[in-house]
Amino acid sequence: MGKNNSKTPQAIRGTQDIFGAEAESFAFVVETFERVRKLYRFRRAEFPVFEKTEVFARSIGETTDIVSKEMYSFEDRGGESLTLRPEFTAGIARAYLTNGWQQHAPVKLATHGPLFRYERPQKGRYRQFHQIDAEIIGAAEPQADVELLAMADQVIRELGIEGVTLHLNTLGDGDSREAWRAALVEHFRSVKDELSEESQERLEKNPLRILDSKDRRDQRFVADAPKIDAYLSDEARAFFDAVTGGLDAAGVKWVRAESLVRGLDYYRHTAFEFIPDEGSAAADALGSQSTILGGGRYDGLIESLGGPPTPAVGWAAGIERLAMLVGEKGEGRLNVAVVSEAESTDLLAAWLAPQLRWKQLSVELFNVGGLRKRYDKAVKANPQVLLVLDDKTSVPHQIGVMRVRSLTHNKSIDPDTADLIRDALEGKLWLGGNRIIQHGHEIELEHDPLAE
RNA sequence: GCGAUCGUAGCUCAGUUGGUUAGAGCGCCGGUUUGUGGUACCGGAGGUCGGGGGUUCGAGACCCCUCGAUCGCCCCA
Repeated sequence: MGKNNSKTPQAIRGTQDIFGAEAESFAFVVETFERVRKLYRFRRAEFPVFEKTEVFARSIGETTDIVSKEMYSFEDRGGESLTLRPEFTAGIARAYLTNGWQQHAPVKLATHGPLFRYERPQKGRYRQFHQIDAEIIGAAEPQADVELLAMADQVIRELGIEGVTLHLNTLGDGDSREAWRAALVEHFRSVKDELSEESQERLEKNPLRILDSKDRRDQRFVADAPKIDAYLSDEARAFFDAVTGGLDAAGVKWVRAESLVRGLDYYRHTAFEFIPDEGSAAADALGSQSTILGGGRYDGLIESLGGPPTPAVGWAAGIERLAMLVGEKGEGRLNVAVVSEAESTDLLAAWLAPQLRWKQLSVELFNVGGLRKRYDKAVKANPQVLLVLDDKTSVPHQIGVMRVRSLTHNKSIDPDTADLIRDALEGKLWLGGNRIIQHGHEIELEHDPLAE
């Protein structure tokens, strides 16, 4: 709110502070990606979040929106123009060249982290956002595309996301793409005056984009626009057939999307997006954003950075968008709540908690405030087991009593948890007597572990 | 860059056609039921109603400007 305006700086527009349930969903996406990429033997890599501006300007394309108006660029103290990465691929290509990773080619890389684009924020779109990313560099074969897409498909399915479909297209090789582009320009130029204002501009800058315009005025002319298929070379056709055949064999469902083009200049051959199905719950959750994962083949990119001709293919997916589709991920139930009733049992509690945590039980300590508040908070934390420490003992060498409470409805304690608690304490805190970890039991604490 | 909607307590919100000292729930702090089941009861702290200007006898409500948020266009993940 505004109260602290004069004192507290505000967060940068389009950045997010992620906490609680949302943070759990975010982590679930990353963890799932990490697990799956290992199954496909993609190697983990880390890259700088900023690069020389030319890394992006030269590879992504000067006329793209990203380069022309969305980059966070600045001069460092040496006067060099640097840019916060707006995407992963260009920086990875640079790293491939400057580190001599040709020696590893073909190399399968996986990474994730923040990206930055100066855009107007809205649902599913931020100025600092996060992606998971997978690339195969140095592989010209369609089998690489297939494996990469199979991995994308598995990530999405293991996330439990439904109602999302792989939309697949080919842009052909460089010559095919140029011939098709020229034909499109000619087609749309003939009806230029009837196109939307935006598409009239696109005609000069980015004619392929007219194909997926949402404007009805444009859509009339999209239907009979030239198709890429008519311009594909035999090689490009064969390549695409090999990709689709491989996807079928791998059990990856896909649909042909003839008008799917990707925004960046460097794409060749395979281009794809995973898009929620019309009317699905996923589509609702994403608002007006549609693509959750996108990518393609970029055989020309590495050359544009001064490297040798190097085939490559990759994809990236928005973690925030995926997280919106995975549903609530709880923080996991608390295993044990420890309530220390007396000042004299606080140290006992401080000793007990880590013993249990070393047994991989989650433990939360309740040792401040009034007794009633301690119990209120402990119960509200919804632990499986409530352990109460108090010093009400009349036996001289006893240091206290631990009472066991189950907070499950049937007052039973999960036997594995009970075993872990007993193992943690065995021989350390008490000997003889009642050692049963069950609801309602009181256990006499006879030895002071702190004194040993 | 353009458009629409919205800013009241830490959070979610209420606040009649403008009318005394601005409200609730949750959360927080303290107390009681003589200490134990997602409680109950009592009390307390916390707001210059985003900010600035204007209209009015009187503005949280109306007007202008500004800042911010949300959603959409463009574009993208």
